[in-house]
Amino acid sequence: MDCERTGAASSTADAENLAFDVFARACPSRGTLEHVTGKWGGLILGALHEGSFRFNELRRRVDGVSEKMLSQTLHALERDGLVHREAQPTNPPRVDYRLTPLGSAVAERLLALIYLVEDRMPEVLSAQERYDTVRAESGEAAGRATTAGRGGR
Amino acid sequence: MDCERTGAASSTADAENLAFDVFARACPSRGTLEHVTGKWGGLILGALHEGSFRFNELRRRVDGVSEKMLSQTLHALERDGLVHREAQPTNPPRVDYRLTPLGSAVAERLLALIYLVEDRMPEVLSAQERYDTVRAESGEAAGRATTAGRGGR
DNA sequence: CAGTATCCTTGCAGATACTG
DNA sequence: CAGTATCTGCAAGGATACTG
Repeated sequence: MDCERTGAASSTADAENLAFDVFARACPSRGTLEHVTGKWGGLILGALHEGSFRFNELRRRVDGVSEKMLSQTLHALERDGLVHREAQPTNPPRVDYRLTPLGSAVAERLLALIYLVEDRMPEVLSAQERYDTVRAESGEAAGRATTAGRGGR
Repeated sequence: MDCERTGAASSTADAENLAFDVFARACPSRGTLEHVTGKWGGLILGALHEGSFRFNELRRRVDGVSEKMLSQTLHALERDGLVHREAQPTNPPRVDYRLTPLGSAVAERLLALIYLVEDRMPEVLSAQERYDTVRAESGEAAGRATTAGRGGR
């Protein structure tokens, strides 16, 4: 599939299919985006945005990440050219990870999104409360929040 | 203990301007962020950024989404206050979805990230090529790319 | 320290059927 | 049209053990 920037810049007119190529299923940018927005990608990019870290430092910083996932995500990010890995063949080994300029640019956009969401959390929280209240009184017999409870993955 | 920072923002010079609580495991903003960056959240936000749509219009626009996932994601986004749902009790029923101002702001940041990644895809692609080449010649005997092949989420 | 290999659980997400 | 309910597969990702 082509990944041209078809109607990316908000083409309100074209209706039928995808307007955003990233969203096309077989697009390479989709993969990179998932490394970035994935469960651990954002965390790691965020941690690395503050400096350079060694493997286990990173592990401690990113709460809850397993060795496997850290290693895996780091490799994906390195392959995408967002993270630079510098290994010193000493004993014991020392490996430092840091963002590339591209990784830094990506991290900044991602962080902008994150901060926006955080700043607006009060709004989100009250919206959730309203939603739950309405659901509770109208859907009494329907039992608990069905499939929509929380969409997280 | 809700949204404490995990340590991600605590040690470097500019630590205090970063509030990384999203990264803490039991944080509500983490959930909202996942609705947004999740597999379908971005798609739907992107589609809705162009206007108002009915359920099945959305289904056609967002390539590959099932009724279930569309419904589920829409509910999560509505609950978070990012999407507004307007149902008309007519027959047949007509329901329109559109972004709230907050949803619009979020969609814009998300799109900024997406466009950045797209713009820089050439860099990403060449980085991947380099990575794969190096891996291929040095890791010949060490076995295949193991877990790192593609991070995929 | 810096990973890799393997097993196994969890729950996301797809397909299908049904309702108002 | 606009959803909900349910059953199920499959892969992401956690735990654990092992290596250089």
